Amino acid sequence: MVLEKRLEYGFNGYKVPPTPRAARSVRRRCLFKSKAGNRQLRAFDLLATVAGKILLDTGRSPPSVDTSSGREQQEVVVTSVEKEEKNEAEPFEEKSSDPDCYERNFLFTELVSEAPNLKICSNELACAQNDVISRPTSGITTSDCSEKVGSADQLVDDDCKLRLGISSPTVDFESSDCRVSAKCGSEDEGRKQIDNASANNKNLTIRNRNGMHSSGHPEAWDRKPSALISSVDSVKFPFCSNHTPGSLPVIRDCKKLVTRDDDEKSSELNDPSTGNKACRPPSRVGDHGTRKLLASKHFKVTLDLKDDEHYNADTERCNYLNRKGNFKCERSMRDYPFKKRKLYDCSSGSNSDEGIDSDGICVVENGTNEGERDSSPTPLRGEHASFPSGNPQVKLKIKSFRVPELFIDIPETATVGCLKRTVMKAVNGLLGGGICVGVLLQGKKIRDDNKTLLQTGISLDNKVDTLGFTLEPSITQAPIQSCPEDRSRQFVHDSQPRARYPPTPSITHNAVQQGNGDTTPDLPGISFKNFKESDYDSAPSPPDMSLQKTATETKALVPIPATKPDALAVVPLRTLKRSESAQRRIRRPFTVAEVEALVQAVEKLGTGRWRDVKLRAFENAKHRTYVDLKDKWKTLVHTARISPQQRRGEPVPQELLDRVLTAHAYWSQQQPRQHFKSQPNTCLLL
DNA sequence: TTTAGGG
DNA sequence: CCCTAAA
Repeated sequence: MVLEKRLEYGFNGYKVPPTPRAARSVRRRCLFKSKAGNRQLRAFDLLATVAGKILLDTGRSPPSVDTSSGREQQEVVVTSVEKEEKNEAEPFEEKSSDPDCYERNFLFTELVSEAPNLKICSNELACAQNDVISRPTSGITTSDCSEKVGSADQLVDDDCKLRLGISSPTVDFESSDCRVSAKCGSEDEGRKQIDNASANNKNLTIRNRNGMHSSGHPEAWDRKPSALISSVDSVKFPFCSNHTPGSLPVIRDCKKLVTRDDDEKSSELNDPSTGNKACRPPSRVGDHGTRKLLASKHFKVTLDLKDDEHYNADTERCNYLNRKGNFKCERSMRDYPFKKRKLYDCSSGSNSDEGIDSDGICVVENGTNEGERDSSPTPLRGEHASFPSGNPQVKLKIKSFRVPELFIDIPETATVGCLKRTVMKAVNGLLGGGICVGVLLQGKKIRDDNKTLLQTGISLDNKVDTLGFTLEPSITQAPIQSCPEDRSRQFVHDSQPRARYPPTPSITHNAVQQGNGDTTPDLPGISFKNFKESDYDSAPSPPDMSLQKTATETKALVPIPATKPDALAVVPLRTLKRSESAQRRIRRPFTVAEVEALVQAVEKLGTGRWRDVKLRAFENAKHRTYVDLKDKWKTLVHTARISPQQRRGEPVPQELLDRVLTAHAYWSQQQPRQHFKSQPNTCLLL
């Protein structure tokens, strides 16, 4: 049985008043505040907020509310976990030997508008090697960010988006009745396993039963409990792995958590090969033979990605099997191709009713995390005006975020405790630890960790839909919270690296343009390749638009209803999907100059070679795809044919339109013969 | 991935 | 601009 689930990490769960823990946390915060500066405090708050809810939902189940009190929940969970850990031969120690296995990359999309913050942003970010800062492209149509790596200066100039990446450690643990380990094998191995990984679990089971790999461990056949986790996607976290607490980026306005919009050049961030190497280590694949899966329930926990996009070729999946159980880790480095790049609206006007499901990161200014939640449902509004220019302090509050996918295969006979641990492990792998997982079924907390999934009914198909998980602060989190510094370092350790996130001063768009490789130096050609990409890649920010736009987007980005944490927890999958729908790219009317460049390129290259046209004239205008150019040509032809009165938008010089018609006519006629005379330099016109 | 077209 | 069938 494969269950697809979505986990929504709600970070509202840090309810303060009732629980002793919360009280302690507040005290710790005050203590910390007295010791550290406000900057550090922000980090503290950020970490402290990591205590929300995580729920599974299929989209059909209505929001289930945990009926038990917060205090009860926490205590129960904590104690149960403690108990479990005592019983475990090997507690859940993370062996971050393989930091890459779970990848986390959270993104902030951000519009920073006020000068006082800029400096701080840049300074802070300069320390964060993992950061990728992109240009002020529209918050919605994030275009290629990857090329601009770690250039703080750019941020100063036109900061807009921050990308903070972090990687989490490998999960590798075992317990008495459930053993899990996650590693990534070599690329080859990973690829080899793709079939299995992508196939349904049934196949996997069958394969295992056939014992293809089990010769070495026949006894494994009798192992009952087996846990299998598969697939952990890349997630984007708003943390950077090696920044100091004080270096938390100052985020203004509302942040939208966006998926990585990787594109052609994102290798700095997410180079598959690099990643593979990073997780290549001691591969156990094959070493331990295969276990058979006995009556396993396969929980595919989808901590989703907001995109429906499927894994692409860069997906890496690894299967791991170890002695006591079956564990499979599929890791996927997800790339979001330029064309498919999609951002997710937290709750735009059109779907503001879905605000809950959105990934929201809000900025809370001049207020404590604890107190602010209820009072500021939409902290974003009016922030511009109210922001004290002299005080750069900004507090972050993460309302919620989504995490890619977790596939959990677990036997029916596994206990709830095992399920918790499995999920917890995976989640902690993503979040860096310190989180306990509770299990909710139909809104009710399952407290008995010793029951099996079968006994609790979790394994029943109809029940599993109401299965949920809560994320709760782990007691082990305490030292972390009181010691942000250490925590920060831990992040550095857990997450990885510099190898993968080299402080590449590399490509910035200010880089000198390379020779265009175009061997046919034509007329004083108009080529947009010689324009700084920023000119075109950035959001069209006409003076009259920018502010308004910012406001609009800001509004669209966040407003997460001030819902009670419990209610917030469950998010219908359907809603998620809808809100995940692609964001339409922002409209960027062609300028006359662009039109001219296009016309000239087409005159030379002809229609039907849009890629070449793109390369020739718009190489550095990332936002103009060859499809765009083709479309533009199409409209140009149309425009040229209609009467001037019917034309709209910025008027295109008639001269250009004439050339359009001429070129179009020429190349239309030329097409048939093109085969024969594909003379390179045919500037047949003119 | 590109091209070609419809929406 | 988006989406996609085809190549």
